Amino acid sequence: MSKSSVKPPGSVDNFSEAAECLKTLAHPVRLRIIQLLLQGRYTVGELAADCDIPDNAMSDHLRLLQRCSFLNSVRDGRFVYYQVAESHLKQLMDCIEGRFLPCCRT
Amino acid sequence: MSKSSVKPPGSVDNFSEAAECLKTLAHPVRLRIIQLLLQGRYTVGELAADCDIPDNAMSDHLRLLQRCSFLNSVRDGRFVYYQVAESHLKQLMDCIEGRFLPCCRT
DNA sequence: TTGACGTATCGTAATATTCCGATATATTGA
DNA sequence: TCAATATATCGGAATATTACGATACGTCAA
Repeated sequence: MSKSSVKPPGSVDNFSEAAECLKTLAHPVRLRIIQLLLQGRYTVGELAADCDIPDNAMSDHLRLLQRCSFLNSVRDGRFVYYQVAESHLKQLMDCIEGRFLPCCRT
Repeated sequence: MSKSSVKPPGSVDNFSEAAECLKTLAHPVRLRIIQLLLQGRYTVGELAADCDIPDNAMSDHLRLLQRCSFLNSVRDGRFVYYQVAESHLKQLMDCIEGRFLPCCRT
């Protein structure tokens, strides 16, 4: 061992779920979705317009994010509103923006 | 717009680099590597043993992490020690561990 | 009920990632 | 120099992800 410190507990297997969810997060469109939804709720069409992709593609991205429990949705008439369902996302997004969007901070 | 709040600045394109780096991070072995290296420096062989993968596979993972500037390396004789090179990694890893390893916190 | 609109699902071709073995390079000691 | 050890690189098969089109579903207004 290179240091006198003890190895942290855990193993590769403990990170399987984390890796799955990070992989879902690791897409430019999905990061933008999270950034928007941390500020309020949006419909599929609104998000698709912002990201400049077709509605059905947006629907696919939202489904992936829902599968990781990052988002949930509420139907209101013809529209479906998506919103953040995972409290850790705010902190995680702050880290990501702090590292990768340093010039665009408010 | 669904709320009176203003949309956050930026766009999908601003997240391209972030998505690239998160994709690199989104692997069980690589998350474990980061966790270990946040505690001290390790050689390729030590990391490979901990993660139970061949040395050359570990070398590949380390190269990917280096490409994102997450890590750097120092040769000492026959050994190469890897260490964390990105100050944001600690905070990011805290988020990830807080969300996905809640039972294993120290 | 019909048509329009918003959203969701599914198949698939193109592309990217992962894993593995073979081989190459660097360093040390005999 | 040679063999042994530690690390790095590369090619390719297996697998996963992505983007896209076609189509289906749910809701509303006329």
